[in-house]
Amino acid sequence: MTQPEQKPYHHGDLRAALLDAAEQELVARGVEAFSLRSVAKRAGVSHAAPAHHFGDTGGLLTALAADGFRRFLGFQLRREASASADPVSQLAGAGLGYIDFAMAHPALFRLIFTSARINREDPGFLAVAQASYQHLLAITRTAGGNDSDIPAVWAGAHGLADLLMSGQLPALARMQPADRDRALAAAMKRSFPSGAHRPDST
Amino acid sequence: MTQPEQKPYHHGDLRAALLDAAEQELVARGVEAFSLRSVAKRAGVSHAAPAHHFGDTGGLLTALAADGFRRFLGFQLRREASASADPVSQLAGAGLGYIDFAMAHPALFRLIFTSARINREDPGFLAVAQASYQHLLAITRTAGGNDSDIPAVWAGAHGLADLLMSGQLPALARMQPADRDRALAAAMKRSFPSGAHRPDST
DNA sequence: TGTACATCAGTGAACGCGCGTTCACTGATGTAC
DNA sequence: TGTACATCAGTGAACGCGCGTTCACTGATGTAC
Repeated sequence: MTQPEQKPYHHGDLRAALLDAAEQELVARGVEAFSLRSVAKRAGVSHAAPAHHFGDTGGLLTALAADGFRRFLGFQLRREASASADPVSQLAGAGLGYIDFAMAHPALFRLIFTSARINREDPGFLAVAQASYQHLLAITRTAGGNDSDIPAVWAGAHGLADLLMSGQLPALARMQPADRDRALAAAMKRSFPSGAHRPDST
Repeated sequence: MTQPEQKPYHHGDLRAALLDAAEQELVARGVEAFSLRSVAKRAGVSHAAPAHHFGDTGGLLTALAADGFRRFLGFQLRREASASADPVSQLAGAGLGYIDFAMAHPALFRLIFTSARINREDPGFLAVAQASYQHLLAITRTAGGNDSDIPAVWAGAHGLADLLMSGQLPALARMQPADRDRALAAAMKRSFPSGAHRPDST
């Protein structure tokens, strides 16, 4: 028999509950309609409670973005782990994880990359953004590339993710996941360091 | 001697004036703070006037997006016109125009591609979006590609534009325009149809 | 073990603000005769 | 050419709403002694 849920004055973990509610709110109503009051309502607390933990709307969105960014990086790492070990497959895996995340969590993807409402100088956000960039740099180097390859490699994955997510590549969107992954990987590989995708060219 | 500006009751071309004001407002305060009232204030008319021409906020933003999209396509065509006639240069020109527009008008670029506040089913918007896609398809075919090349080609330009615009490729952003164009063109050409960028491979 | 007190988390009423929408209106323009 | 009338563009007051912020408060928790 569960307790009759007579809710205690103190929440216990309101910060985490607010982040959950904030993500739901973001997904349901978009960043443009996002407000502290609507999040508080969704979390079932008084409207002044969020300010206690996050200061203002920007603070809450920034915390949500940093948290989302960690999961975004996680998508990439998981895809790499399940790919074969050669550098090109690793790079393609990271790209597919990148795209997967955008498709699975479009609202978070947009929040992270394009919202004017988050503070990209926030230490928590900055830390994961830099870790993510360093990771991209590392696997690009392993695949025979250098810093000047980054724009093309990153843009390939980012462009596909952004266009797919916003419904602008319907032919790809309609494919079965396995087929789509093959097509996406082929498209991305064009942008990989040339030493990597033409190993026989020497 | 100019007229003493005793403003007439009828504006004359309020629709165009509101679009101008809307773009200024979008640039200055972002799509998230955009409202009919703020646009009316900027245009110097009563706050109920915009509804007369555009219905609601979405209607005004959609009209602005359609107009912006036409200028966006114009950027591409102009760059193509000043490029050499070979298909690869034409495709690169279109891509550079694409990126130029994003750098010159980031707020419009975002409005067009990612705002949830515009109606992408609007006939005016749809028309220019489809014309733009058809143009991309045509120049890709001329360069020896087919429909399956579109995702890579488009994503290359789009990804570079989006990342550059949001300040995520600082090394490229710091370059002189001519150098940057060369680097961008080289990055994009990797994604072009393989018949085009390796003409000697047969 | 008990008591006193400080600190902290969350409440709820109140405020002023900008918003979209409605509505009766006013001034200008076009058209019928 | 003149007059009457319909139509259209824009006004400005009023409304209700959700917002962020403030503030005195209440209940829970931790700590000193």
